[in-house]
Order: sequence, then structure tokens, then C-alpha cells
Amino acid sequence: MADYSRTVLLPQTAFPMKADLTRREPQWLLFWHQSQIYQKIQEKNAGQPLFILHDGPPYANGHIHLGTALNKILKDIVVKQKAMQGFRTPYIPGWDCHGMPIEHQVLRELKTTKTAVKPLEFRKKAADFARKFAAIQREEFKRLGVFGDWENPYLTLSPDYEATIISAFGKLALSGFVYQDYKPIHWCFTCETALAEAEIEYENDASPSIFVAFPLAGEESTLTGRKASFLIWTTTPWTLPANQAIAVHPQETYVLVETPAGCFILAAALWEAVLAKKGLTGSVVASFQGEQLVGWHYLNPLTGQKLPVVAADYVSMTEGTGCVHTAPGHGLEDYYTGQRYQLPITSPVDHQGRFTEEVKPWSGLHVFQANPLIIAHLDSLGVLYHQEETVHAYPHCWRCKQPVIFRSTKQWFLRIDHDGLRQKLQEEIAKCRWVPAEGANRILAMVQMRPDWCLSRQRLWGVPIPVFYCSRCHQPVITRESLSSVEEQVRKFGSDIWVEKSAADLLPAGFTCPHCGGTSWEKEKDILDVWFDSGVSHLAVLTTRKNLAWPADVYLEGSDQHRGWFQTSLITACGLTGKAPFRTVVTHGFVVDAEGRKMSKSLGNVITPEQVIKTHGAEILRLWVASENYQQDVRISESILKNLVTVYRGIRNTIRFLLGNLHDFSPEDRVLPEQMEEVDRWALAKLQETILSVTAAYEEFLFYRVYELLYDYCNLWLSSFYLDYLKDRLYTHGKTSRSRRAAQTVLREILTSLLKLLAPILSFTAEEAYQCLPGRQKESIFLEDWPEKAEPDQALLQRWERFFTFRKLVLKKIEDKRQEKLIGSSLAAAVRVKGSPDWIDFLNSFRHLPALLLVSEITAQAADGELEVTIEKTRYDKCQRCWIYHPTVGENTAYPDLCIKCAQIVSGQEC
RNA sequence: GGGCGCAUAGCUCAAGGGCAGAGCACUGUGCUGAUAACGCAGGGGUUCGUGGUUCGAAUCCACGUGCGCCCA
Repeated sequence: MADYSRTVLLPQTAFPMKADLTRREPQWLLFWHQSQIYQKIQEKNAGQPLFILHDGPPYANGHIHLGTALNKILKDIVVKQKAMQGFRTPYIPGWDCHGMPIEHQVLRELKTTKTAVKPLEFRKKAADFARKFAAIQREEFKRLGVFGDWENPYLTLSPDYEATIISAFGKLALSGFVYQDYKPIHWCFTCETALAEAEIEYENDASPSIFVAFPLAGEESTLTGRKASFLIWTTTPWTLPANQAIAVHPQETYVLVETPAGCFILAAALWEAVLAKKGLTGSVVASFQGEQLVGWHYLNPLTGQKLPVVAADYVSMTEGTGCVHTAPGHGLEDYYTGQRYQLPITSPVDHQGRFTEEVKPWSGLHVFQANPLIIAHLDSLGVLYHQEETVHAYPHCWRCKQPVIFRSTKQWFLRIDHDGLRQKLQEEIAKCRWVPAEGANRILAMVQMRPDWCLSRQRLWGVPIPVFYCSRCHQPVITRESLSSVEEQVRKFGSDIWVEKSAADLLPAGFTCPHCGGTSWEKEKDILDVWFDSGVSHLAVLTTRKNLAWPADVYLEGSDQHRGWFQTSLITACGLTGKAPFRTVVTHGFVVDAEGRKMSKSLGNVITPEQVIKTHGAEILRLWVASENYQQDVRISESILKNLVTVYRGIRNTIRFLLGNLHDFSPEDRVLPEQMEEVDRWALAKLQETILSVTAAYEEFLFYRVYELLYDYCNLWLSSFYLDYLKDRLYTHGKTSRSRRAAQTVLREILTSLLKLLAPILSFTAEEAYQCLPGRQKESIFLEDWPEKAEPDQALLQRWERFFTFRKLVLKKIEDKRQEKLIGSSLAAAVRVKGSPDWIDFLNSFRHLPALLLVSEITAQAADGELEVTIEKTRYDKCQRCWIYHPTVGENTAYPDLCIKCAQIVSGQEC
């Protein structure tokens, strides 16, 4: 039998089946870099409408992880798609460079503390550290295929940026948003320093545990004729002199209990347990809702002060008495409660942990040494109900390992209720688009509840608070003049200048204190909260760089940023301009393992981007990002990745098949739609439909829809039907025949559209395929325009829906016969149809119906009843070239094993 | 402990009061001209649990469990 395979036009392409991503991706990165594709995209869209995705700065203290990779890839997908749609899309990546984690890591490296180290020297080391990791992360992000202005990123430690921070703080201060007040912070009296949360280690410690009676005062002091007391519980007796309130839970029940030791008010849920500690019994005389107690008064037995009962919903019903001793100067919860009730923040303890003059009997004594004396004193007053010891987790200094205390110190705050700011924040939140929509509620609830923003930190690594203190009257001073002088010098020399230079050198010559006329100055030692740094990035980046604009179109970050960057950015922007710095905020969930648990070293379930890139390639990571619904938590595991590799191979193969069949086609060979087969016009309509739905999904930031739509398109419509069907036309029809050229015209349209639609996600593969495309017009796929949107021919699509229901039926019948071993290939099938005249007319309206179904013959006959399809083995002989069983096989005596069509082609007569 | 959110096939996602559906994976099978590919068919579900509303609940409500983020 003759071998006709050489007379058949098989696919040819340099685009390999095996992706070899790990090896090839770096070559494409090099190509994009050397050909300056990012810059060319900007040039191409110069003068077009802007679309700014403003990058939230990752923290520059380590390698990227899957969370940061997810975030950057999502941003890259958005930016690339908008760029191809013709928007001008400068993307300026940034890094957050100041703050505690870097300070902590550098101090550890240097094996020293912030009090022992030389500030200026240390700041240089910290800056080097931040720069080093920003550079490392930059390479890691680039490796993911992320496009951006990598040569000109923004760093929060650059002098320009720092000057913006100074300026923004100053403007807020000058317009009355900033004030100083006391706030409790962790304090190590051994190291004599404030400690950040990261510098705290919790260890089990024994503490005194005492129950103290605080007698009622005021109208309620005698209840049903009895003298009663609130019973409070504390493990820090030394904070009792600073007591300012008793907190009760407003929704819980409290009882007045009569006992041999006196009458006490305490939580109904706890009174029996508390009495049991002393083996007492008692009886309930009265009961109250916690709410009723609020506003009552009592006497602090140590100070004699008459103080109020307040409500707090954190009051526990599982330990203590339900009446919580509240000292706003010595605890964070107490502090916030104190703010709500405007209680004084007293903290009569000095930097070495000793009571100050205010606490007369024990002044100069260390608070821990005072504990037993205080307890003895309470006992002598007859208010000590019970004393024991308790072991609980207590904070210790990471450096000296000594227990720490809460002590109030002066801090700088931003007042959220100044000038209607809180209201403005809420209005602006309502005006923005939140994706997913729940984000609006989340940040709204936080903004409604949030306390004033504590802006100061007692640290080294950050931007100084540009305030001077008059040496004569000790008033803090910040004026337009002092501010612009500092800002100017920071812009020139960086914020180290604050440490290097004296106050006199930082201030304009002849500057005098507006309060007392004083002329000598101290500098503020505190630095700004690092959240303030990133919170002004919209100013530092969007308003200072050429070609950018304020506000940004999109902020896109993890959902934790509702409290973080989204909020701090919103506050600074609203405080300074009255407007939100973003129009749309997109949030994503966190990366978790196959079981939905977060990744941690202790669980041993950590996967790194580096691992994925090494074993599968960055492209698979990009596909993973696109395939998952990022609005929830995002799962990853080896099996998920393995699955994606299969999916990737499927898409890649479809691309390869399309490319292979275009090897001898150039755009000049194009066939007009009117001259195509109907099925070709159907394919174009289906493509159009896909372009519309995919574009809509991109615009709604629903990339997993993009992924599904494109993958389904490749599988359901291309591989399963259209491409399978086209093989006969492509392989066996005349090389330049209209039917073959028409098919190629459609395939080229499909391929170029598909590559464009895929490019924001599968950037490497789209580029690789594009470079293999004969007759490509542009240097890079990313310089192409997004496929044009046009309404698909709905009537045509509907008509073909009916065809596909028929096809489904035929395929099932063929499969039955295959199982019966009657036929193998569907081409061996003869289809007999009986059905209503309507069905028969419908089927007869298709040209080349057997080809569309990949069978050799179809006969249709009108009849009553249901549509009926039967399959027989065809009587015809198989053409050895096109493999169709055809009645004309043998007609041409020169080629007895071919059908007429093939015989003509082989003999050189094109058809 | 509080606020916000999530839970549908082994995996990724649909269906948002009316028969629970795709793709991948799996199984069977065809083809050998997409070949470490492609086609066809099939199996696979307590829709996290319990209770409620309803003629009818994966869907609405309540409680619970598990998980995540934020706060304490």
C-alpha cells in the first residue's frame, strides 16, 4: 500500500511541545530586558488615558514568599492587561525600608541593643540591610515575569521620600491633627527602654494574686441597708495607686452577696468560685445587669479617690471577679477604656521602675519590691479579701530576660476626630470600589471604631518626628519655618541629618520660640511609626514623579491591609486633601496549604516561590495565581501544582497545534468571512464570544474566570470540535485551496487572540509562541493591541447549539458501537437519522455534515416520533490518503486506493 | 474573647429557593497525520454538622465545628 503521508500537509513549528520552562524563562526575561519591552509599552501608549496601579511596598527584610509572589503576580496581570488595552500604565514598584523588624534583625546581627549602639552608624547599617533585601526581592519579582520600572523603584528611605514624610507630618501637625499625650507601653526598667511587641518574650512567672474590696461611694453606698464593696482582682498590686475605674461587662449579670467577710458585688458567674477560695458561703441579696452598675462610684482605698464604674466588653467571666481594676496608665485595654471615659492616665513610675513622688509611702521603691508592702497595707485597711499566688505568662525583655512593666510615656498622636476626619474617611470609603465588596464593610467598621493613631516610636530606624523643644519653656514647637528648613535638609541629605546635626543647625537662623522667645532647642528623639512612611506613598510617588497622577486607579493588597496600608493611606490622604488616594481597592486572601492551614515552619508545610520556580517554572506559579479565587484564602500544594502542569500542557499543545498549521500561511492569504464555510464563521463568533467574556472577567478582576473561560475554550470548542474537524481540511485539502486558507485564516485569528488573552497570565508562553508566529507584526506580544470587541452573531451561535445537541447524540451512539467492536475510528461510521421534517431540514441545511461529525456518511429520513440515530459500519472503502470512507475510492485508476478529491490533489490538480 | 470572611466531586471552580454542573485527575476505549499528543465514553456528591423557615434548601435563618485575616 502506498504511503501518502508525504502528500499530506502536516503541522510544522519550532514551538516545542516540551515547555522546559525552568531553562527557557530566563531567556525571555533577558529578551524583555534587552529589548526594553516595558519602556516600549510606555512609549506605545504615550498620550493615552492613564491607569495607575500603585504598588504597596513589601517590607525589605527577607526573601519573597508565596504571599508576596501572589500579590505581585496579581498586580502584573492587571497592569499587563490594561497596557494591552491601550492604557498608559507606568508601574513603580516600591519597598518599605524603615521600622522595627529591620532594626531588630540588624541589632541581632550586631549583637547589641538600641541604647548601646551608635545611632548614626547603626542607621547606615540598617539602610544597607534594607537596600540589600530590596535588591534581592527585585530580582525575585523580576524572575516571576513581572513588568515594571525596576530601575527606578521607590524606597521609603530615599531622601526625597523621607522629605515627603516630614512634609506630610508637618502639614498634618500645622492643621491641628497632631497632639501629645501619655500612653502605656512595654517598658524594660533594667535596660531603661521602651520595647516593641517583637522584643517581648512571654514566660511563665509567679505573681501575687489578690482580691480587694473597693467600698461603694455615693448614692449607692448602702444597698438595702448594707455597706457593700466591689470585689476586684489583680496580679499587679503595684498598679492599684494608678487605679481610675472598675470595668464591668455591660451584658453580664452581677450579684450582691452577703458573706461573713462582708457584702460584695461581683459577677453572678463567679461569686461562688471566689467565695470558695476562702471556704465561705454566702447568699445573693440582689442582682444587677452590668449596665446598671455603670456610673456608680467607689473609693480607691489607697488614694481615697472617688472613682467611677465603667463598661468594657472584654471583661472575663471565667477568672477574677468580673469587676476589673482599671489603670489606664498601666495596660492597653485599660488605656482604651480610659480614652472612652476620659479617665486620667496616671503612671507614677519612673524609668527604673520606681514609684515617683506621687505615691507617697513607697516613692523611690521599685514597684515589684513595693508589692508586698502594698498588700500588707491593704490588709491593714481591712480591704484585702484574699491573697494567693498565680503562675501565668508574663512579658519579659528579649535582651535582658527580666520581666517588663507597662508604663505610660508621652507619645505623638493623630486625632481621628479632628476636623470631621472620621466622617470624611467613611464618606470616601463609600465612594470607592471594593473588590470583593465585603472589604468596604470591613474597613468601615475599623474606621468607625479606631482610636487615635499613635505616630511615635522610641526607636532608631525611621524618620524623625520633626519637632523641637524649647530649652527654656520646654514646649514642643513645629512651625512652617522650622518644617521647611528640616524638609529641605532631609531632601538634600536624608533623614540621618536629624541625627547628625544640632537643633540650631537644623533650624533657620534666628529662629525663636513662639511661646517664650527662647532660642535654644532640643530635638525630638522619637521617630515616626513606619505605617506613616508607607501611608504617604501616594504623595511620595504619585504626586512627585513625572507621568503619574493622583489618585491611583487601583490599590491591590492582602486583606490584612484593611487595617494597615489602605487605612493609613486613607487617613493621610483625607487629612491632607479630603480625598481617598485610590478609586478601587482589590484585596486577596492568604496562601494556605492543601488543608487550608497557614504555612509555618512548625507545621512543616511551607512552599517557597523558589521551589516552585525550580521544579515547575514561574509560569506555573502565574497560572496558579490566575486559577485560584484569590478573594478567599488561596491553597497550594504539590498536587495542585501537578494538576496545573497538566492544564498548562493542554493549553501549550493547543497553541502548538495552531502554530503548526499556520507554518505556510501569511496574512496575505486571508479569506474573507463570506467565502468561508459556515462552521468557520461559527468559530469566529465563538472566538468573539470568548473575547467578550474574557475581557469582562479581566475588567472585574476575576482572573480565575479568565482561566476557566480560556481553558474551556481550548478544550471544549477547539480541541474537541473545531480543530479535530479541521484536520481533514488542513492536512488533505489543496495547499492553497480556499477551504484550507479559510481554515488557516480562522486559526490565525484564534491564535493571535488567544495569545493576547493569555499574555497577562502566561506571559512567558504567550511571548514564546508569538515569536514563532509566521508574519507577526510586533517585537513582542505585549506591544500588540487587545483583541477588538465585537458582538458575536448570536443567531449563528444559537443555530450551532442545536447542532451540538445532535452531535452529542451521534457521539454517544458511535461510542456504543465502538464498545461493541463494530467500528474503531468514527470515520468508519455511517449515520442513519430518522426524525421530524424539522430536524431533517435542519440537518440538511449543513454543508459537509459528515465532515463536521467526523463520519463518512449520513443519511437522513423524515419520520414520525423521536429523533433516532443508528450507526452502521460504512460500506465504502477507505481512502488511503484522507482516511475517509468514500464512494469515489477506486474511480481514478491511476490511484485506485484514493478518493477522487485526493487523487486529483496527488496528481497535481489542485482542488 | 471580639470583628470580618470562607467551607459544593480527589483538585480548581459553577449553580444564589425548583433534577448539583464543568475542566483536570481517575477508569475504559479509539486513533497512530497535535504522539511523553489528540478524540470518545464512564464512574465519582450526607453541597462541613445540627436544627429551623418553606410545597420544596447547596441556596434563606439560628446554633455549632474547622480554617484564615484583623483586633484584644
